[in-house]
Amino acid sequence: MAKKQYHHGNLRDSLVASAHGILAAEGVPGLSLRKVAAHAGVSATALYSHFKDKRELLAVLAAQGFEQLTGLMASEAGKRAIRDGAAAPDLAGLALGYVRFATGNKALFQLMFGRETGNPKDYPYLQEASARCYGLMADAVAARLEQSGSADSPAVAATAAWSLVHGLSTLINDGRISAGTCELASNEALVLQACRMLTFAEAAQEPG
Amino acid sequence: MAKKQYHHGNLRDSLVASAHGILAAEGVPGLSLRKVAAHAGVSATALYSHFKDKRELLAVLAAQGFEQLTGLMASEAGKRAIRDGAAAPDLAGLALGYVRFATGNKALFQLMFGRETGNPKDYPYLQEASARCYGLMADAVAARLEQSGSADSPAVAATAAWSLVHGLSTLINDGRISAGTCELASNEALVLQACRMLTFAEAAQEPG
DNA sequence: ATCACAACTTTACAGTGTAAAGATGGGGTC
DNA sequence: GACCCCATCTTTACACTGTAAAGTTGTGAT
Repeated sequence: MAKKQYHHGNLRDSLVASAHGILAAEGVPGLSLRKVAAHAGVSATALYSHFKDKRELLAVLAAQGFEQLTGLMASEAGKRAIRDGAAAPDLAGLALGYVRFATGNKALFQLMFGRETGNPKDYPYLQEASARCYGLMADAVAARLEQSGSADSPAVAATAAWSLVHGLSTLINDGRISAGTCELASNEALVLQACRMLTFAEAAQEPG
Repeated sequence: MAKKQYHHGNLRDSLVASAHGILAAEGVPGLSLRKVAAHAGVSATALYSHFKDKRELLAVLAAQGFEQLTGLMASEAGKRAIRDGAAAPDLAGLALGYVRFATGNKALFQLMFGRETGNPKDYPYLQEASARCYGLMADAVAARLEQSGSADSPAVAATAAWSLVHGLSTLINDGRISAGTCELASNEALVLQACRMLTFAEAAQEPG
C-alpha cells in the first residue's frame, strides 16, 4: 500500500487518485500531468505506460464522475421517495441530486462535460457511464408520463428534463444564476421551483 | 486600412478580427496568441500593448458573441412575431435564435460560457452584453406570465427558460442529445417541442 | 529640432503534453 | 538457481504555450 520503488504495483489507480485530488483542489486548468506524476511520486512520463495520453486519464476521471453522479441521483430520489410514500418517480429528487453533484464537484462536473476529455466515443466505459446516468432520468420521465396518461413523447420530455437540470447546473456553477436573484433561500429551492415549470413534472405534483 | 509597418494603426481591432477567425476555424484549443499575432502580421507579444493578457482578448470576443447572440434572438423572434401576428412575446423564437447561434458558432459559444475568459466581473462590457441578452428572454417571459395571468415568479420562470435553452444548446453541441434520438426531423423541431414542455410556454401556445 | 512616450520587437523563461531511447527488475522458462 | 524477456519506469529532448523584461522605432507635441 505504501510507495514501492521501480515497479509501483498499481500505479494506474494511484495516478487516477492523484488526479482526482488535484482536480478537486486546483480545478481543470491546474490539472497537469507533471503535477499528477509528482503527487504519485513518479517521473513525468511514467503515465504513458498506463494511459494513451492525457485525455484517456481524464476520461477515466469523467467516467468515475458519472458513476458518482448516478449514485447521488438515485440515492437522493430514493430518500425523497421513501419520505413521500413513493407515489411517483421522484423527478425532483433526481434533479436535486444532479445539481447537488454539479455544485459540489465543480471541477469534475466541468471535466465530465468539457472537451478536454476528447470524444466520448473513443472511451466506451465513459459512454456507458453517462448513458446509465441519462437512463435514470429518462426512465423516471417515461414512467411519469405513462402514469399521468400524457401523450407527450417520452424522448422529448426526457431531453427537456435533462436540458433543464443541466442548464441550471452549468449556469449556477458559472455564477450566472442564483437563488438570490429569484428571491429564494437556496439554490435547491430554485431547482425545485424551476422543475415545477415542466408540464409533466407539475402534472404529477398533486397525486389526487 | 491595409497593413502598416511599425505603428499598425488599429492593431487592436485587427487582433480581435484575427482571433475571431482562428477561433471559428480551429476552436478554442487552437486559439493561441502566437497564431493570432502571426495572422495579424505582428510579433508574438505585440498583443500586450492592447490587452492585459489573453483573457482580456477572449473577453472582448465573448462580448461580441453576446451582442451577436442578442441580435439573432431578437431578429428570430421578430420574424416569427410578424408571421404569427405578434399576439404574444415569441419565446420559441428567442429559444430558436439561442440554439441556432450556439450550434452555428460552437467555438464562440463555448468561449462565451467557458472559463478561459476569466471572471466576467472583471470585464464590465462583457457583463453588460450578457445581461442584455438575458434581459431579452426575461422580459419576454415576464410579459407572457402577465398576459396569461400566471402567479408564477417571473424570475424563476426566466431562469427556467434560460436554463432549458442553454442546456439544450450545450448538450446538442456536445453531441449528447439530438433530434435523431427523439425521432424528430431537426434539432430546431426538438427545441420547439422541448420549449412547449414549459408550463408558461404551453399556456400561451393557443391564443384563444 | 527635440523629446517623450506609446507601440512594437527581441529575447528569455517557466510551464505544458508527449515522443524516443535507456535503465531496471520481476516472472516465466530451462 | 541462472537466464532472459519485456512491461514498467526514468531520462532526455522537442515543440508549443503565455507572458515578463528590455531594447527599438516612429509619431505627435513642444
